[in-house]
Amino acid sequence: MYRYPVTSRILLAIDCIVFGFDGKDIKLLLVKRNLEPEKGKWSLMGGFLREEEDLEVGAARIIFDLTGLNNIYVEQLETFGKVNRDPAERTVSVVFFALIQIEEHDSEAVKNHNASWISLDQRPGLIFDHDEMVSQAIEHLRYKAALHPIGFELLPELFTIPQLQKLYEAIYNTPLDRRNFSRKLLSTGLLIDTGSKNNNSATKKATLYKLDTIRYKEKFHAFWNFMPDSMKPVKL
Amino acid sequence: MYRYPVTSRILLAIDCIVFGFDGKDIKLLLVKRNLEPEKGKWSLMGGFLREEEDLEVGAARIIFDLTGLNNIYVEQLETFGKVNRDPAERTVSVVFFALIQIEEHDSEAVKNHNASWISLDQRPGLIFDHDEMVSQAIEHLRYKAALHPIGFELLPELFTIPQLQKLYEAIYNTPLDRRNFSRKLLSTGLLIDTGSKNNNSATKKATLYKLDTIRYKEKFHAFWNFMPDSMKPVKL
DNA sequence: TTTCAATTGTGTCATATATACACTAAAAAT
DNA sequence: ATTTTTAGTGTATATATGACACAATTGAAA
Repeated sequence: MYRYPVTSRILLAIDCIVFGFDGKDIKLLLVKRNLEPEKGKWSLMGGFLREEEDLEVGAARIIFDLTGLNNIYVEQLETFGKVNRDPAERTVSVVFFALIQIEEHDSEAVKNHNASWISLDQRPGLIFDHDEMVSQAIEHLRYKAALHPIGFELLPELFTIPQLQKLYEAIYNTPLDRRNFSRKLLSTGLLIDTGSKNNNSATKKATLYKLDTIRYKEKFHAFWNFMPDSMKPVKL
Repeated sequence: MYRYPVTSRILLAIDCIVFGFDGKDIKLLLVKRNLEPEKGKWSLMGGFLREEEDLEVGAARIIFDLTGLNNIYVEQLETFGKVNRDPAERTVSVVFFALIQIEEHDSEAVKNHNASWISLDQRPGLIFDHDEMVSQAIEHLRYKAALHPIGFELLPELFTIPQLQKLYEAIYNTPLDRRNFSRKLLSTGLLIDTGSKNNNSATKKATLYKLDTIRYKEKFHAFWNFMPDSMKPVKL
């Protein structure tokens, strides 16, 4: 069989950005690195791509290993390949972006990897170009959540509209008008009223909704607009 | 210096999708492959990443080599890495997406690479997973052009509103209302009236505009909405 | 058991934006 | 001069958005 006349050594890694939402803040899953170089420092969860696995399979492997979760929302973000991004060797890293329902994760697995959930505004400096990866992932989350219904991926199966609003307020770090938010959400037809009520509340109990998964898939590509205009970089 | 204990061989390639617009159709720059395997078949322009170059530098090198153009609109699209995508060897390819002003390109360079400008609807089947790459690039062009002012990258420096409209009609393969289109465009404040008129027309001459590059950069992230509602997968 | 504080749910009005559609103007060919 | 083609602008209607007010539910405190 033909082989390409390539002699350079460029390694191929995968790094994963895993977002969760605890009802108040967006959190990021970070690990204390357990190999050289930069051992002991904070970084994203990553690993080298195996010769027999597809990129998405590699990402799923890394995320499953860390969280015990399968079948979650994952997309490829971007590939980082600056020549000196890894001081040890030329390594190109394909970065994946994952959204999980935080209470579903396997906290034992997280602990075993020296990993922690850290609020975005409290995150430590990370190794290599991982800070840049995270910044870009946050920007992507904001961008995408304004256009597509991906917020649900961060919430439990049953959720209330006030919960959903807190999520969007956390993503955009800005207060939203309750009434307009609720109207917009309900008008999408993506929410199914389960009839039951939230018991966590100390005051009036909110209605629990679930996602209409069939419509969700149908409408995924439609443009939403949950980012308030004031957050848009420039008004037209 | 530390080296990673990686023994697998995974090659890293770059493939470039170059779009142009001839005033009527969106065109794609394709080459007849001159190396094994699949020699002689149509493919995207690509090459292996060099050990001493950044990803974007590699992409710029490949595009410059093919078109003689520098400083054009390039963005990373996605990385393709299915295990058997290249029958010769495990190769992961980072795909770049470029928009050029078609009349600026170096047609000698294109000819020397056995390359041609081909309309989207007449493109031949491509090698490996290049068809999938192109489909995704078209989708990306449609998506992005609906939200950001990237259309200008495909037009000459001076252009008319009817030209711009034909471009958007080509991108979305759908007719647009002249009057509403014009109003929307002018209301962005991105167009500067140069005062002169287009001489190519056999009837009334259209006003030539140029892009307000300062505002363009400022407003790039703002959301546009030139994709007609009817093209949106589902109305909300 | 009444009152209070906190939170949820819904309605309304003014304004902005989008869409559909009709007319006038310019230029070259006849 | 008339015709044909394309460019440029205006307007009425529907729809969406944003600002804002009030009523209802709940547990806890008086």
